[in-house]
Amino acid sequence: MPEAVAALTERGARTRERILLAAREVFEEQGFLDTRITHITRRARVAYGSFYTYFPTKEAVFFELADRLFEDMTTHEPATAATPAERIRGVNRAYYEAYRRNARLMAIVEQVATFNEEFAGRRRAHRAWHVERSARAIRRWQRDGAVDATLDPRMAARALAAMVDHSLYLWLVHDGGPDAGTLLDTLDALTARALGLPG
Amino acid sequence: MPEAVAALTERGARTRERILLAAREVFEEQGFLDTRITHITRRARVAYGSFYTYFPTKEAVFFELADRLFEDMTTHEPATAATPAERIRGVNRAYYEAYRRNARLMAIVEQVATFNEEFAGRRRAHRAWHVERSARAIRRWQRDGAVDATLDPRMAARALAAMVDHSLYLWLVHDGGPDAGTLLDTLDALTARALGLPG
Amino acid sequence: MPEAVAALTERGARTRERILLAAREVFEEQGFLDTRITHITRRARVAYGSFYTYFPTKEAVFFELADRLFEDMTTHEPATAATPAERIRGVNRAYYEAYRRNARLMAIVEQVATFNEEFAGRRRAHRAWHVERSARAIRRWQRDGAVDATLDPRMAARALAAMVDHSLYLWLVHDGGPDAGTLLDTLDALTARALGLPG
Amino acid sequence: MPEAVAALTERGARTRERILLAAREVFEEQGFLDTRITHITRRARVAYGSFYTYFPTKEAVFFELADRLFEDMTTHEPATAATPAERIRGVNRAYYEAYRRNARLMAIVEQVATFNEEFAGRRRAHRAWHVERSARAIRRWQRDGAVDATLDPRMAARALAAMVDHSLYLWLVHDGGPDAGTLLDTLDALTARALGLPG
DNA sequence: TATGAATGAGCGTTCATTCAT
DNA sequence: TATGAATGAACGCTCATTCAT
Repeated sequence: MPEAVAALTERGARTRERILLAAREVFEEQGFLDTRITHITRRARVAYGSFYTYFPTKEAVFFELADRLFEDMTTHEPATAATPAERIRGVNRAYYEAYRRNARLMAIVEQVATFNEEFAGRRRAHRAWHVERSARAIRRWQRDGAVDATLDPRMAARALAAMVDHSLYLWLVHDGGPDAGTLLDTLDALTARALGLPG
Repeated sequence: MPEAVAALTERGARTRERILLAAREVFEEQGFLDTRITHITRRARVAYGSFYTYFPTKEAVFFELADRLFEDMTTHEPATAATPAERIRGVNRAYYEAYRRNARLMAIVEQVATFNEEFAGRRRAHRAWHVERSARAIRRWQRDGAVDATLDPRMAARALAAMVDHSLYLWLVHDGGPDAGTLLDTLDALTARALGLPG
Repeated sequence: MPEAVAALTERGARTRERILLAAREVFEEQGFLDTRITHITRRARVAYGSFYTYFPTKEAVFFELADRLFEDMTTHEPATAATPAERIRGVNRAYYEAYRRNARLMAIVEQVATFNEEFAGRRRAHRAWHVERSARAIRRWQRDGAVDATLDPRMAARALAAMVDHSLYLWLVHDGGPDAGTLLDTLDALTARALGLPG
Repeated sequence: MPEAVAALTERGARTRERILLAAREVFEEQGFLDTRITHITRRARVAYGSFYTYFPTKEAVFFELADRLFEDMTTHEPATAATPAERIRGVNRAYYEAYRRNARLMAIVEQVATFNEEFAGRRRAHRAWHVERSARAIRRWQRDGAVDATLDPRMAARALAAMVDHSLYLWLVHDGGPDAGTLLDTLDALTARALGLPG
């Protein structure tokens, strides 16, 4: 979120991009806390001072990377589906793919969110957007009679999103194995049954 | 100049406890990263150096607090229940109570787990213990015919534990409201239905 | 934040040199142990952190100063001499001059060698080089019949080097007087006679 | 050099001795600088505070150990000898034996003398006493016509003492081998010849 | 724009010494 | 005497940020 993006020359834009790329790599390898500005500039093959030509702080680069990440996590929508169960399956698979692509950076996102209040806010907003979308789907399905009307749609969306999100986090960032197939099948099944959808 | 002594005098044990208590308070208020040893010693009303009489590092106090915390999160078992659904409800409520008691410190636990590999390992082990216990229950219910036999018990336990755990984390640490009643009811309902238990 | 860089700009090289110079002065005045990094940076009129731009530790500056010192103690060779006795006299005077120039730092060299094993090793190597050179001369003189062949040349070189070295150390660092003439004459005479050379 | 030795009870004297013994061991193993009061008290199996019951500072124990050491290095006199050469040989052997017994502590003596001005003074006085005794012997031998009268007796004594002392230091503390025979023979021979004594 | 040297506040840790019991 | 807990000044090192060129 640079204040003066417009003013960048072609060359400047390239340097900026090199720094962003390098920062992502280093953050993923070392974590935010252990990353030094030197690590980033060395990786980007630019001078130490050049970092501050484009970003005011270490947080700033990270925020921009996270913005791009959230964008990427949101835009890859699955094709439309015939039934709610298929819809759920499609969304879960798409989310899994996006998470897998970005797992290393997602780990850093969790890290930074635990000590940077501002960033925690952004993360919350991003999550709320997801939850809200799910809640709308559940409400729709309740109106259609496909889902039990006694469920609180917002709360159910929260809980199911937490299940999927945290399961993927633990699997892809911490102690998952090579095969996520069973995990994904289980998530699909649990979600569908929890909502009372026909398998 | 004893280093993390085993044998303590009565007086020494008291001072050590004061430091632990103070550390917990400060960690909860400032987070692990922003906590300075001075903050802890000032709060405990002991000299700066006294911290190091009892703990070799800031990590060490935290680890001990976390051990006590895990202990507390594990030992408060609910009364026995008649049906699986009642059992789930009981476990969830007990876990919620324990989480609520310790929410502030749990937030720090998440923080430290994101950058301290050793601690992440301990946390993983603690989580695995919980999951394993749930998996055993699910297997039992499957043998009894109460739960669909096609579900992978270990994976289902993982996912449902992730749901409950992360929901409580988000609610109690981040953006929950004063009333957790609906959340708990939703968690109970979703868990029971996901497993195919009669409401 | 470069760590002990090889490539330096002109300006960087100047600053580095200022720090080295200041370090030598402070070491000579206070000794290695009582020297604080602040003392050095204050003397050099640079910021505290600038010390660490060029040297990783206090030991590192000292090692570099010692390397230069050993270089200086080694390279000032006396003019060639006609007789062994004249040769001895020439070497002794040259060594005395070099020692006098560097007496304050030599004192610190002794200090550091008593507690830093790595440095003691370097010092030993430097001494061995000197002893070996003397041993070669003694062997040559033995072949020429000028020196008694029953003497162990290596051991004699060791002992005589110890005599000269330690005498100068005690004289120039500890309790010598203003006039070293008698000392030098005595060292020349004792060395020559000990080897059985004609006065 | 305790101020209140007289007031020690039998039990107190024993504790004090235990501390002195332990201190010597630890100093020898770790050096003065790396020795901590705890190391000493642990080794002596006394309470931390007991150290300060008997010695005001770390330096104080060391000074007392050094006093005893100097005493031991001085009092073991060789049997009377017939000729100056035999006398020299006898003194050198006795000094070698004493040095060998105390080599580890002598190393620490050198260490402390490099940074403690007060102790350097004591060491100087001890050395002066030795040198003076040698100078007297040389003067006597000069009067007897056994040694060349042109030699400055004080200066020669200084130089020859430096030779023996430093040779033994380097041999026993730094890089000597198991067999000191050749070294001692060389020292005897060099000393005798340097003074012009008949072998 | 690009460079890399300069800055200095900040913090963890050590350990000799004191003191209450 | 003996004990061991309590004290806190001291110092090395880090590293984000600034600045001169």
